[in-house]
Amino acid sequence: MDHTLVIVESPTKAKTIRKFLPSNYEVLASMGHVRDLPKGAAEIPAAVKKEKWSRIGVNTTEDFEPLYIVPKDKKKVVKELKDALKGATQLLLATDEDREGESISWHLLQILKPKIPTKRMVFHEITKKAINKALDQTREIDMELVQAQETRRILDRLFGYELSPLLWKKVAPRLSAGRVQSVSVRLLVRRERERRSFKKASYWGIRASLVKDNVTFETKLFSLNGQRISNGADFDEQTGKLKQGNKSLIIGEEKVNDLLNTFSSEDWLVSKIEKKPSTRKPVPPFTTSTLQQEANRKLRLSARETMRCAQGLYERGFITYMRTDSVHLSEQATRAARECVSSMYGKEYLSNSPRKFNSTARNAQEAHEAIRPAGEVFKTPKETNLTGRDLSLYDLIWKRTVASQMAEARLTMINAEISVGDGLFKSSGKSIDFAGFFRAYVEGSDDPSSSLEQQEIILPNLTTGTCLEVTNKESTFHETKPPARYTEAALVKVLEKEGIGRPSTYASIIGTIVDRGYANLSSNTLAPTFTAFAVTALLEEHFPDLVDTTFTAKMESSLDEISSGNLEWLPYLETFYKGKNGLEVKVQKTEGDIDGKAYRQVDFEDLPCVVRIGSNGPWLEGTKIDESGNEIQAKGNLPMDITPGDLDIRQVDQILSGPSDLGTDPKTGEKVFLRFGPYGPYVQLGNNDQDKAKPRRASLPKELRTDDLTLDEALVLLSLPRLLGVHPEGGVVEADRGRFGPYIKWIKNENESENRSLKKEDDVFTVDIKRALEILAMPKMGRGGQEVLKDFGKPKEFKEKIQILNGRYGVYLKCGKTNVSIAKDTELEKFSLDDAIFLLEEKLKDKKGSISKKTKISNKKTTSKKKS
DNA sequence: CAGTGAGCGAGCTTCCGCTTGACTT
Repeated sequence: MDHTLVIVESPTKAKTIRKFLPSNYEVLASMGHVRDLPKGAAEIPAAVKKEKWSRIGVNTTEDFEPLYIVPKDKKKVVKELKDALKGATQLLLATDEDREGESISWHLLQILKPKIPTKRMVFHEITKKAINKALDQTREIDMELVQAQETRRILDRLFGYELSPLLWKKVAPRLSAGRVQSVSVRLLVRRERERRSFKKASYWGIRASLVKDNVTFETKLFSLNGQRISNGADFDEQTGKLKQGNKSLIIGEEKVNDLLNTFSSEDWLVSKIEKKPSTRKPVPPFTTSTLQQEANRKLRLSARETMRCAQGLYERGFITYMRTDSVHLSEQATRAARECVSSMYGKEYLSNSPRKFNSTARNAQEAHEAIRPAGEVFKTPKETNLTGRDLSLYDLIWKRTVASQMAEARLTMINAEISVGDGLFKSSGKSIDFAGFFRAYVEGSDDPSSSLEQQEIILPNLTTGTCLEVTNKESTFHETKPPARYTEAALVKVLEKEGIGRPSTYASIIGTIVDRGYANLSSNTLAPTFTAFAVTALLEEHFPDLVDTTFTAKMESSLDEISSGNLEWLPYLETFYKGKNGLEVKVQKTEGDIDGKAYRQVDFEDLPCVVRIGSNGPWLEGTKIDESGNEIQAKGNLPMDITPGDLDIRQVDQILSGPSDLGTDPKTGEKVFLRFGPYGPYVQLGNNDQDKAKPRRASLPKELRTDDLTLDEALVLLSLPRLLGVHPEGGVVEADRGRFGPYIKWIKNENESENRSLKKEDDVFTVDIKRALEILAMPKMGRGGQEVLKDFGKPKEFKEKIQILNGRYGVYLKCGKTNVSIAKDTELEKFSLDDAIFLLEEKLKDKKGSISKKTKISNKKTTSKKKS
């Protein structure tokens, strides 16, 4: 009997299309991609681990051959698909018809290796008609589209896995770089630089309230003797002065008061009235990006919260797919939306003909519809029985979809000019003649019905020459504001406009840059960190093309050419990676060139200090004048909530002006100071005094920061060394912290003492004499002092004995200078001499291999040998 | 600009995009 297996991406899609297929069709989900490049060391197969390129997962010496593996969390899915295939007579691959979807189908083909007839099937609407049509029009996999995806994947891998290690070396470990994240971070950094260099400008204006026919309206001074009065837009943000060539007039406080006086004795005459009809069109239905932006603005949801909520609505059948870049509505959806309009608002609120929208974003792939209420008849928000956040989000989606099929709003814009002596005032009014789609939805506004009134600015009926009564007039003071930091919504908007990132990734991009310590999210605002400044400076200087906002757009157009057969993928990647200006060469050059310290440093032209990126957060380093009037170096941690744009001279002075006084020790009555020495920050009890003994000092452990250090913390540090008790063999035992961390000291007598480092599980402040004696009883760590788990002795063919030792990094095998780590779960009892010899020989081979590779590099231009 | 007790196998971190649950808190 015939049995067809259909594979789609998501379980929800599987469930939906199941309804439209014959009963002998089985639909399963792949859960997205089923194969990928190995993510890290744990996923690299042992067979290729020794290859130099294995870390990257792409064989850069053999035509960029990718190394694909099935990730752990996909093994189960793959097995289920394989099992289902066994009973099938036909396979249909029905993933999305975009680059990634085509690739998923191809990977499925590679893994499943079906021996039965296999076809590719695509549809854009889940209706009986569309699916039947798709069943009739199956095709083969589009290999050029798959090539384009693979090229994208490889390029992203090379970009990320070549640049990240460079940052580990030059800036800090565990940092990352990538095509999408690095540009995103750069956007934040550029905005923050603008905020730093922003110069405030201030100016004055005049506002008056006028009355006619009992209607009060506002007016503002526009010009004086024909010269326009300056407003915020006239000023240059970098200088705080008028932009070059700007002819507007800045008026100061004195002048404003003069004018107010003069105007008091003048007539306020209407000199010009202008009425202009105007219309507003509704915005298109939601894409992922616009949904995230509006939910952020109106519902205060983060991108991630929005997506989690939308996913829930999708799974329960309330809305269509939530990861899309399309603004398209299907015919039925358009009909359903129009039905809602007629029944809820009346036919006159319908647009004349069904409205169609085109995507404006770069790089749109449009495998789906816009995000809209699901079904052929839209449930009104009330009918859904949803509550809370779910209801709000559905309501938003419903309104936006319905509004998109509504009539234009018709407005009348009124401009009035009022002459007062030498001055000219302007007022503008706006009346809504027909609300149209405003009834349902206004972008950026919470409540469209109340905002209808807010949007109107009523002016009385004015005619030229009318004299107006002034009820109030006052001067107004204004200051220009620095450009605002990005909100999540604002960042997503730019990314989408530039074609950077995809609907499925917008939310996680923000997650990545926050996780890596490039930005902090506070009060809905993304503030870049000092690390972001340091990394961006490095990338801008050495890889300007890669962090250019147009890089992705250029890549996309190349990928389009690859998928249409007009460009070959291999030369494209070769140029990107191996070309004269290619990534590989530039990374190597940069590695050699840069003084790493220079990139762990952020300079500020306007501040007498540098910020250094330390292992424990950013540090401020500068100079100050000490008690004797000499200029000396000074340092300090930056408070956690300081962002580069906000750092000012006042804070710098405060951080650098030490010694900070932490308070008084209640026991001795002496003051406790925080100071900075050549080895870092430390605390000191009491003043330096020639006559007295040296004051007690203790350096700050890494975990403590100087900016929020408390007196109690300092006193605890100063309480060391702690006397633990007497040793049974004589002398006393103390616990202390030193150069190499916490340790115990057995002072046997005046000249003799023995020390041991404390173990990780011990705490220097709580360890007792019993434990100390235990540690002292252990053999001293050191040459040959490692714990021997097994000793194989010295076999004939070896010069040294072979041992299994237990060391800092776990269990390992040792023979002379050769060491090999042994896997954690190895049963040592069963571990034989042969096993040991095998591992040691493997390791030795490796060493030789790496030596010969090194020689190869130094003999420039030898052709690289094919691997055997 | 403070003052001090060693000795010594590494190996890993990271990208972007497609998808859900399975985990823990």
